[in-house]
Amino acid sequence: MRQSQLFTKTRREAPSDETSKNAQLLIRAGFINKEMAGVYSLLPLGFKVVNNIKKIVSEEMERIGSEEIIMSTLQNKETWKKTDRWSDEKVDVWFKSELKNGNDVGFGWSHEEPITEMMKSFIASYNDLPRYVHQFQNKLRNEVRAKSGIIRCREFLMKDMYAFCATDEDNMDFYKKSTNAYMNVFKRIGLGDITFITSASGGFFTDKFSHEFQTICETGEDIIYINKEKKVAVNKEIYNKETVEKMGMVLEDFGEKKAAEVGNIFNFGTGKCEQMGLYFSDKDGVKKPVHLSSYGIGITRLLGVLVEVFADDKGIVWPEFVAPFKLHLIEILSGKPEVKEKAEKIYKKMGEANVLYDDRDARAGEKFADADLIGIPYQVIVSEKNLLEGKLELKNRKTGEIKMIKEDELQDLC
RNA sequence: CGGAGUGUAGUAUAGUGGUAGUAUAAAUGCUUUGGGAGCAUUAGGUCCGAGUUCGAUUCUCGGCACUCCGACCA
Repeated sequence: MRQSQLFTKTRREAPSDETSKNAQLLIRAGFINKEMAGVYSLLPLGFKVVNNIKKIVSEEMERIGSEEIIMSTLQNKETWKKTDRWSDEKVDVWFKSELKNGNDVGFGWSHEEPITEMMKSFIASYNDLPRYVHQFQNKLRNEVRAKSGIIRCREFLMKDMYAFCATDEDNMDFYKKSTNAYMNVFKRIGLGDITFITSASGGFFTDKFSHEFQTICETGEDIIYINKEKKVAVNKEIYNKETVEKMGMVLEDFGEKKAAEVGNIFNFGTGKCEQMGLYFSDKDGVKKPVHLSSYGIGITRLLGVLVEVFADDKGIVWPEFVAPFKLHLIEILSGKPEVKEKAEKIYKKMGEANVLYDDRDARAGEKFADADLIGIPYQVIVSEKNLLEGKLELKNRKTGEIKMIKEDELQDLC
């Protein structure tokens, strides 16, 4: 893409009403726009990163057999009454409205109940199980206090997946597969080394157990205790001698860290389906409740966590597989047509979708500063000076390392 | 939901009970072209409402918005 065609602009200064690093940089670089407290729009660059994250997540979910759907945002009160989760006393993040005829509707803050209700139309027999479905859907939650930029919002994009199984064994088997799939996701987006599967209380969803995926991050809202050797962690809320010993470890194995919850998985057992009336007939014609487990990844939250974790004093640093573009092609204006010709040639050759081509009528300093702020992994600098040597300059955004390369060597990057 | 704070130009900030200043962004022209260029010219602002006052951007009250701390957090 030509940078001159990008409608967003970078900003020199951070907005005064944002204190978090993620929101300051994402706004300055033109990835997101703040609509109101806890509500952000995705701009072209931010949308590209989100799509890259979604692509990775999709691949991992499909690999374990999940089918993608998208459920409605408007939700039926009656569905939630079945599990006694319609009232504001039970669920304090509801946004609600009413129809013209006076009936209540809810705005989806979660989809366990609606999807279980929906699956009653499709699951009747053990032949219909297991079923795995996932979606990328905006959740609306009336948080009492939005904070930390896009880490904690009132509207945010979440990937949620649901597994419907005939037996506890199948359910647990999928739970394990999903855990691996989740770790693959975090590895692929660049957070593998600092993301830990974390034991946590079941919380509101279930009194059985749950696991969180926690990424070490100063802006995170959770305190976790990490066992680096075993690559596991325990949330502070259940961290004690007894819990740790049940896991076959001792308190001395763990160290305290701040972390952001980027994923969450939990098992409802048969409880949810019993409440909702989702039963199937087994081989002997006996009616049994379906086992349900649920799996979430905060997609837009990840955007913020990636910025928090990797940014430096010059701006954002995107990991390779989520970056909005592979290359940032920077043309240094000189008045010599050869420079522009060379830049145009590289732009076309490398693939316009892979390259953000800074063709703006701007000075070198401004282009360099913007490129560092936007954080694309590699910057390729085309200038009169470099052309005289028959070379291009390749800068690694993360390390700051600069290499003089030949044009052919660029191919390895895309 | 409890506590605290802040609202001045597109953005970031200064200041004042009596004509509101700077930087940056924007527009025009000229010069410039490797780390957010220079000169000149132009345009642009006190969150909303009420009160006190001869006069309020400034003081008081209310509203709205935003931020922070805590509680909550699926």
